[in-house]
Amino acid sequence: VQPLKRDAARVDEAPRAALTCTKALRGDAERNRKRLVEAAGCAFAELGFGVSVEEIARRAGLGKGTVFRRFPTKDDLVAAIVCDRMDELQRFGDALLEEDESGESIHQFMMRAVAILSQDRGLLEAIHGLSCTNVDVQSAKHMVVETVGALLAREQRAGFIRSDIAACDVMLLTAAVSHIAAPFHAIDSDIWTRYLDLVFDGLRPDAAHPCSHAPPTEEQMMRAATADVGLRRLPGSGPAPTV
Amino acid sequence: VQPLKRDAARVDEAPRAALTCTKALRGDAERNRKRLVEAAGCAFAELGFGVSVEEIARRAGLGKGTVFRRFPTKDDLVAAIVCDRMDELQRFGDALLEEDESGESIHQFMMRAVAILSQDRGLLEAIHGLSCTNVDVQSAKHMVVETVGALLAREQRAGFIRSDIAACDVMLLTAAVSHIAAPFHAIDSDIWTRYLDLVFDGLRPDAAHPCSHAPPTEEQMMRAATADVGLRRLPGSGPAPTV
DNA sequence: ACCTGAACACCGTTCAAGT
DNA sequence: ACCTGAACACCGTTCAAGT
Repeated sequence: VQPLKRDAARVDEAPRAALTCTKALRGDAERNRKRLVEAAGCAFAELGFGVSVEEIARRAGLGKGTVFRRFPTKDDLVAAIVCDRMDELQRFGDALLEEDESGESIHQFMMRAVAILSQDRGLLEAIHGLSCTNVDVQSAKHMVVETVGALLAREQRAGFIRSDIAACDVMLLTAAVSHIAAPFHAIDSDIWTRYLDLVFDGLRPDAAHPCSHAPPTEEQMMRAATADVGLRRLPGSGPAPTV
Repeated sequence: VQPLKRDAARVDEAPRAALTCTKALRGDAERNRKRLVEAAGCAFAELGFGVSVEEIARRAGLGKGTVFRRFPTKDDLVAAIVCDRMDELQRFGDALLEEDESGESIHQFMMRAVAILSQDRGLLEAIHGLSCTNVDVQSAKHMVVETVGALLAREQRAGFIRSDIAACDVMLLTAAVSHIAAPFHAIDSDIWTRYLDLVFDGLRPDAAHPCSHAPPTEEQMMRAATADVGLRRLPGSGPAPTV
């Protein structure tokens, strides 16, 4: 629905989703779309997923009908923002993969990710929430996981991280630390460092005790991400479930 | 608003909130209230905070007006459920404090807490959400923290847990692990053991690296718990914020 | 006292009427 | 093509009318 917004270098190599309409927009429409995404990004970060579409439209100087013309559903709008931030993270990870050889790169990655997530309510809500059903978010997330996997493998070979950790563990723990830190955003915005430190101590080989459970498979991750749809029912999609 | 429902032994020792109306209800009203709380507990656990009040009322066999007569706001209803579960946890902690001397009691406590939280969507949402503004929830949470503090001190003295950990750290990390596990509820309901294992490895003295940040103070915890009110606006409380 | 359902405000979504 | 605001369904909350 929204046009691709990735760095030119990778566009043809991995066209995000076949469904995505890539048709160029008319001049004014394109400008409106930019304003909209900008306004939505700020509004979600400030106020969380709960901001009304009308408020976003007002900030962007548009009628709310226009919002729904560009993004058929509020969740699609959220997804567009989430994809942007996710791409940003992935580029950061790629850069670490090329530049940093210090054995600190997973730590660096987690720090960056938590710093972003814990200050952006909407993003965090969205990542644990149902907008993950969105195809674009899924694939953006998948690419991040791959990058993390590469960073991880390198550090495990060097003995900096315990060997029974998978890339998805890193993702899940990163989100978890962000969740701890988020409510402290305006109170003590650095507090995430404490919990990242603690969690990270558990990722080093020094004190590793064997885990009693394997990491989730890729399919389980997928199912978990799309699992909890169904409570926030789409109005107009039939009568309320009688349960 | 809702009558106290604690074990008789503690009622006078710590009356939960001065505001709470303790007047006895008429027979039928009391029975309806029980049904209501029962139905709400199940509905929240199954479907999360998003279930409509009307659905809850239907399950309880009541009109929705009655729900609001007993609990002036939906959040108050949530709070009542949360308090119940919180009390349950606290009693478990107290029991550990008396019986268990194995040096495993913090682990046991976290296991129980995560097992409960990760299977109860509503509870987890509520704990990280704004219903924590509720006075009763605050004080119930406070009592749990105290119990955890006692367990923790004992294990730190014995050298089972690193000494730079505070009771609120345990609480926050417990919620974080639950957050990881929650979406896997129907897929692999035991997966929380893995993340608790990993987090717990970071809590042992063996591999402890000093933390770069102190734990939050009690006042910060309080402010964080009540911080993010304001986005889910109460309808009827004036026009939308123009921001 | 307590119960109820109709009535109200709010918000996501649709759509007919405009450019 | 694109934009808009009125219209619709849904849900939390209130309240007048009933027992």
